[in-house]
Amino acid sequence: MGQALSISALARSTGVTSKTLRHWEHIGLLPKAARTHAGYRIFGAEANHYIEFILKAKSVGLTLSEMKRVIEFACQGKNPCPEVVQWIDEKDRAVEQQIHSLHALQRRLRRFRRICSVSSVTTCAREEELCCLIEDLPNPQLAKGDGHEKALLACSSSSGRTRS
Amino acid sequence: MGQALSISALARSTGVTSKTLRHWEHIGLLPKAARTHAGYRIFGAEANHYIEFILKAKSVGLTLSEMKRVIEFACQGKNPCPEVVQWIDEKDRAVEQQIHSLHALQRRLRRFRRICSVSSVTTCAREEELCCLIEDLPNPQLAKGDGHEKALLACSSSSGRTRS
DNA sequence: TTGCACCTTACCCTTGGGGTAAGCTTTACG
DNA sequence: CGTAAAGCTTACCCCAAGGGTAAGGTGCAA
Repeated sequence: MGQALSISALARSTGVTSKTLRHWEHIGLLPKAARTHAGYRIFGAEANHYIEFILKAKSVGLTLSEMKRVIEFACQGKNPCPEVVQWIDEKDRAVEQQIHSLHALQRRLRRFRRICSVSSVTTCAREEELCCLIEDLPNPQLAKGDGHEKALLACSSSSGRTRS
Repeated sequence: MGQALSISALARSTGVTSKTLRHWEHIGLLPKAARTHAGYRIFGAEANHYIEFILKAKSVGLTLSEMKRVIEFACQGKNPCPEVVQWIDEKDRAVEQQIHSLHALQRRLRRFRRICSVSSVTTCAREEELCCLIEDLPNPQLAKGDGHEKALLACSSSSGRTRS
């Protein structure tokens, strides 16, 4: 079967870039590949096992250092499963949380969009929305200096416009 | 009112760290603060407007460089809203997509957890799951060398165990 | 005067690689 | 055989949004 692959051959066969393979090797996630006399990497069949593992681990959200830990555990003959299960549970909770905040973000986005999209430059300076930041249209030369003048009016909260 | 705040006073009053304020100034998101003769930053009341804007923008997922762009637009007297609305729409789609992949991730996590949590070190090497990676429990001295030997058996897909 | 809290800049660190440069090797073609 | 293209190597800087720490200056109170 596919023994003795070059890095780009392995990359092609796994869908991972050569750069990424080097990176994984570099951080110790892949074992150091053998080299030709010229220094080219040679990968054996076992590299595929690692890569399949890494891709699978990635698909459940493990970080590279977590994967490394799993591998080290395995190399020491310890069972990585309990720790992994714990991570998985944590990740599950984190994902739950993330989904919640993404929904909240979505609500904010849509509310904001509703308000912002019907606004012109001036009416945009309505109440309490992000878009509401243009107060004085600054003189163009301000853009040449620091660029920052009182162009922003954070018409946040419900303070209304300062100059109506 | 609160004029002439020191950096930590502003930090306290806004809930943003001093470090972050310096960072924002550094990247041009905040205007350059005035300085005392000793070089200490002095923030005026307008800094609050910027910070409120930034926090609001952050809450709808704008990146710092997008915020900077909005500010530059505003400083040039242009209406940032159309571009912002476009970003918002893109972000909305991205968030939708993220929620989908998080749900998918959650399904994978839970499926994996179900399988992994009932596995011992050996039975863990069942079929087609991430956890299934221990083949030979390697000799302890392997951990001292490269650390990588054939400890991993990516019993992925449905290849079954090589040594049953 | 001394101590402590506060301020400054500058540098390295995080994740997971991407991009590019400079230089060597191997292979293919005329 | 010579040369050019393609492939390989290491090494460096880059992304976001700051966190952590060092080394040193400043301001105020006991």
